[in-house]
Amino acid sequence: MGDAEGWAPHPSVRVTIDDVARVAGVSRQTVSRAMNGKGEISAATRHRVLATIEELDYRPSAFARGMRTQRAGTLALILSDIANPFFPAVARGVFDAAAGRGLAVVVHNTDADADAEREATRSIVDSGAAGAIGFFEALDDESLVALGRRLPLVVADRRAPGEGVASVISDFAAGTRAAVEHLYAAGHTRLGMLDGVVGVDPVRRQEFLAVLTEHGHPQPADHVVTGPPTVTAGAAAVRELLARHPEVTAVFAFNDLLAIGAVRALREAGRRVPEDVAVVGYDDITMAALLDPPLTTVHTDKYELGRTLLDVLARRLDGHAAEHRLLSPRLVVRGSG
Amino acid sequence: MGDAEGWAPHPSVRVTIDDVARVAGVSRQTVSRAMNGKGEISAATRHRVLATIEELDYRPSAFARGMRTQRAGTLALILSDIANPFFPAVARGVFDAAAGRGLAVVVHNTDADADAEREATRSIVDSGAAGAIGFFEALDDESLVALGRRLPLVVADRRAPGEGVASVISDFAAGTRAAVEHLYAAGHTRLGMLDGVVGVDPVRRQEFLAVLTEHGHPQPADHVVTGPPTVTAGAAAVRELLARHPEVTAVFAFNDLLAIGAVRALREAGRRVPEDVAVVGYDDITMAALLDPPLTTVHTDKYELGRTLLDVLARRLDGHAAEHRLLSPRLVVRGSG
DNA sequence: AAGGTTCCCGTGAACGTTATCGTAAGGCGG
DNA sequence: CCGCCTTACGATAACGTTCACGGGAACCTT
Repeated sequence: MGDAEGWAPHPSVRVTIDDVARVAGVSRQTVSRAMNGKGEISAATRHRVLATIEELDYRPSAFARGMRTQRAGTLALILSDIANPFFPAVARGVFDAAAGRGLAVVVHNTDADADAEREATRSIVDSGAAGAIGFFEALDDESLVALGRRLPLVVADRRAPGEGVASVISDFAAGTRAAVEHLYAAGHTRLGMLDGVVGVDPVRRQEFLAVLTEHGHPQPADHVVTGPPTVTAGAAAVRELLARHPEVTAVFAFNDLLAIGAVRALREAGRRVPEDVAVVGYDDITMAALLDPPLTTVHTDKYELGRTLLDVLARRLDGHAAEHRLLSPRLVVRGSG
Repeated sequence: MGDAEGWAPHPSVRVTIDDVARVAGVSRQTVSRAMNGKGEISAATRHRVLATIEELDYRPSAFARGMRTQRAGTLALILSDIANPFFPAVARGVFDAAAGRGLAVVVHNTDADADAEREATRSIVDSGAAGAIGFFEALDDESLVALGRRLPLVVADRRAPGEGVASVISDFAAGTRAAVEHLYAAGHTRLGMLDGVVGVDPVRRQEFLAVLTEHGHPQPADHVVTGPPTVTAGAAAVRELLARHPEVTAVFAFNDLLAIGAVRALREAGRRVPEDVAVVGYDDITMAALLDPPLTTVHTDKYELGRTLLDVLARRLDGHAAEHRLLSPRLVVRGSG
C-alpha cells in the first residue's frame, strides 16, 4: 500500500571517518591522510587504514567533504538541446571519460537562451561543481571569464572568451572550406547557405562567403538564410532561399538537420537532389548516412570531442594551464552533393 | 599566461546565513525558517528576511544544507546509452520538468551493464540525491527495492520491482499487438522478429509470439533473432533470420535502430521493402519518418515519458505513495510495412 | 651526548546549515 | 490579577570532514 505518510528514509546508520579511525586504531586525521594521499603517512598504516575502510565499507560524506573543500566530485555539462542529435554523441564521450575519473556529470539544457545559460552558471557555482564544460551560444564573454574564475571551465565550439578559460574547437573554417570547395569542384557556381541562428559562432557563414569571394563570386547577404537548427527550419529556409534565388544549384547548411529539411523541401518543390540541387550538411550525425540520398556532410568526431573536452578539463583540474585545442573535421562525400 | 601553479579559486567571500541574520536583525534560525517555510514565523519578519536575502544575494550552501538534511537538490537519471536516439528525447523531458522544480539532473550512462548499474546506484546514494529515475536493464529487482529504500525511485519501462518503487511503463504489449496485427491485416503470414538483448523486458517478444499463436501460427523460437539495439546489429540479425527462414515476408523489430539495420540489409540482399519484406519498428525515433521508405513503427511519446517520470518522482518527493503509470503507444503506418 | 631534522601522527577548530529545546511576550478564562 | 496556553523567536548542539598546528620518537650530525 505504500507509505501515505510521505517518504521516510530508512534509519540506516552511517559509518563515519571516526568509526574507521577507531577500528584502525588511529586518529581521523590519519584516515583522511590515507584516503587523500596528502600529508605524510607510513605505508604500513596507510594500508591498514585502507583495509579497514574496505572492511567497513566506509564512504566519505560528499557533503562534509564539500563543506571543507568547497568543491564537489561532480562537474557540469551545459548544452543547448540534448534532443539535437549532435549533442548525445558528445555527451557520451564526456560521460565515458568522466566515469573513468570517478566524476559525476550534471547536464544543463539551455535552449541557447541567455537567461537559461546564466541560470545554469549560477546553479553550477552554487553546487560547488569541480569544473564545467559548456556549449555556450548566448552568454557574453565577460560572464564566461567570470565563471572561469570560480571554477575550471572549458568552452566548446567557441573561441576562448579570455584568460583562464580553456577551449576545444572544431575547425569550422577548414570544414566549411572543404565543403564549399567540393561544390565548386563539382561545377556549381550558384551557391546558397542555410545558416544557424545568428549567434556567437559566425565562422561557417564567414568562411562560406570568403570562399565564394575567392572564386570571384561575391554574393549578397541574402544568399544566406537563417533559422534555428532543426529539420523543419531547414525546409522553411530552403524555400525562402529558392524564392529569392531560383537559380541556386547548391546549398551548404550549418548542420545536418537543416540540410535534411532542405532535401525534403527541395523534393517536395519538385527539384531532384543532387541532380538539380546539391546539398551539403555539417556534423555527420548518425542518420546522415542512412538517408536517401545519403547526405554529403562534414564529419566531426563528436565522441572524440566529448572525450577531449573532459581531458582538457581534467588537466586543468590537475593544475595545468588552460589549453586550446583544435579538432579537424573531414568532408564525407555521399549522394546528396 | 594562465596559472601554472594549479587552479586556485578566487578568494571571493561567501555570504552566509549569519550575514543575513545580522543585517535583518534576527537569528539565523529565523532566516532558516523564512527560507524553508517551516516552523512558525510572522509574515512581517519573513518578508523582511526574504528582502535581505535578495539584497545580499545570499545563496545557501548546498553542502552545509546537505550535511544536515542528508539530501541534495539533485536527482539522478540512469540510462543505458545517451547516444541511442530513444534516450535524448526522454532526457529532454526529464530536464525540462526538473528545471521547473529547480532540480539539477546528473546522468549515469550504464551500457545496460550490471556492474555499471550497480556502481551508478552506489554513486547516487553517496551523493545524497533527492531521488532517482532509472532505465535499469540488468540490475535485479532486489537491488532496486534496496535502492528504493534509500531514496525515492522511479523505474522506467520496467515493471515495478517491489514495494515502494514507482514505475512508468509504456504499454509494450499493446504496441506490439498493434504492430503485429497490422502485419497480419496486410496479408502477411510468415513473420520474424528481431529482439533486443534478452534482459528484463521480454514483453515485446512474448506478445509477438502470443499474437502469432492466436492467429494459428505458433512458430519455433528461432523466428526470433536477438541482438543489441543498434543499426549494425539489426542488419546482422535480419541476415541471420533470412538464412534460417527465407520464406519470411514481414519483420517486427524491438526498436527502430534494429529495424533500420534490417531495411538496409534486406535491400543489400536484393529484397525490396516493403514489397518483398515488410518491416515494422518500435519507438518512432526522429529519423524513422525521414528514411526511405519511411519506417512504419510504434510511436511512443518519449518527451512525455520523461515529463511523466519526473512528475511521478516529484509526487513521491512530496510524500505521496508510489504510483504506477502506463503510457499508451500508437502504431504509425508509413512506407516500410 | 646534546641539539637539530625528519618523519609520523594526534588535537582542536572550523566549514554553514537545520533540529531541538528553551523562553519571553501576549491573549484569555477564571 | 494570576496561571495557562499559544505564538514568535533565539541559543545551543550537532552533521562529518579537512586544515593548521603541535608534539613525540627516531635518526643524524658534530
